[in-house]
Amino acid sequence: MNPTKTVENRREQILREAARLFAERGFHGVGVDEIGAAVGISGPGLYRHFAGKDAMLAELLVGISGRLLSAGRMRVAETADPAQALDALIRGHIDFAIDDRPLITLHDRELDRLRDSDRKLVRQLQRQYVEEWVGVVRRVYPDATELEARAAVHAVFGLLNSTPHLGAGGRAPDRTAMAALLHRLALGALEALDPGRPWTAVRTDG
Amino acid sequence: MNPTKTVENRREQILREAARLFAERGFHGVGVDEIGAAVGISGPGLYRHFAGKDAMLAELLVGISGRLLSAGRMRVAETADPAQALDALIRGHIDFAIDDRPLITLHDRELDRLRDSDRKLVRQLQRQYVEEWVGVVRRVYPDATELEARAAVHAVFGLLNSTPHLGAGGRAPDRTAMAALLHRLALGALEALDPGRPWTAVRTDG
DNA sequence: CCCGGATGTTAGCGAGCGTTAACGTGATGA
DNA sequence: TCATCACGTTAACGCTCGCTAACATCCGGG
Repeated sequence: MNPTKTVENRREQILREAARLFAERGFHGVGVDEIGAAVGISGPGLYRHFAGKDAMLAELLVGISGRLLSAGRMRVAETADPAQALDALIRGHIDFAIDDRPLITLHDRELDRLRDSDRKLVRQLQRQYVEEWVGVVRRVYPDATELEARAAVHAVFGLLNSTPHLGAGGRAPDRTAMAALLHRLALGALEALDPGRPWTAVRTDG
Repeated sequence: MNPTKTVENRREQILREAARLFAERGFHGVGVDEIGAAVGISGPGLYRHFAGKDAMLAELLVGISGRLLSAGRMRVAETADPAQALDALIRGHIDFAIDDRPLITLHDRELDRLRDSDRKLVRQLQRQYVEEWVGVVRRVYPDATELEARAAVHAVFGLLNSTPHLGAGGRAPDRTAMAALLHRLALGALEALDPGRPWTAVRTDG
């Protein structure tokens, strides 16, 4: 009935395969012929759906950045106190990290391949997302400085985004176990921002 | 006196600039002319020092992997108990992450661009390094399973390797403060592997 | 019946890239 | 003095890649 329906499906299919390939071999390492082959059409056929290879990457990065931000904001708005908000942010980010692995990889790896305008947009979305986290973190740990909170947030992103590094073979825990573990690790890391917290490991001077 | 001296310096200079450029724009995103220009000679002049562009990347990745592993082993061997060993591993990794930022970036980003033999070698070095960590972590936290420990180690790598994401402007703490913060964050994350540890954040059901 | 749009195809262009070839040059040492 | 070697240059080759042009096929609606 809706003629655009099949088009949209095709576009989404192309984007999914392109994301996977870009994450595996890098933006410059993948040719349009490969992307086409991955969806059963051949190279130039892609240009019926996208203006070019750059446009695919741009749509992917703008999409993931926007979804991360809006999902984060929504989850925070539904919580009652900062600790719950932090919990919700972590949970939401883990969902993205596990379910959209290729996009998470691209998100902090291929940003520089974008046109100036797209890059500015993505960076703005990313910055707002970081600010969302920093605000919550500083409310939970008021003794942390702005710089510390920001660095800690980036560090936790690195922690949560580490899933792609465990080749999904039997060497990784299943989804729920992995999500729970990452959640505990992230909370544990951020607790280091609490100065009143007792030392549990040796301090070999420093 | 030593005629190879200037050659070695040239090689090292080339490798340093190549690492920086590869980290900034990706292996495929950098041309040999750019690498040459960065050291004051022009494109093909590089072939007096390296067999090709691939050889530069291979030498960079094998080098960093080997140095990470040998430094880690040495530091562990110098400690008396597992907790100190873990402390030493974290400290050593932080030194690499902060001082060799471009190499750390390349290390987990451009591995697939290597020839099979080089890639196998780098992967083997990486695996041995991970095993070093996993062994120490499991001695400090005996209740963690093998899978948990391995995932946690990769997560901590992601955490420690997050430094490149804070564009070295005034938005990041200075070196010593950053090193201390990363150290605390990593220890805090790993403490989550201790099941007897009290909950400190809300648990909004699961 | 056939027009037109959506969606493909193949052929080929033009640019950029890694690499090689051929050549220059200055320091070194017999 | 001059052969040699280290180190660099420019020109050019061949290949790949993104993209366009031109043409084919299917299909719904007047």
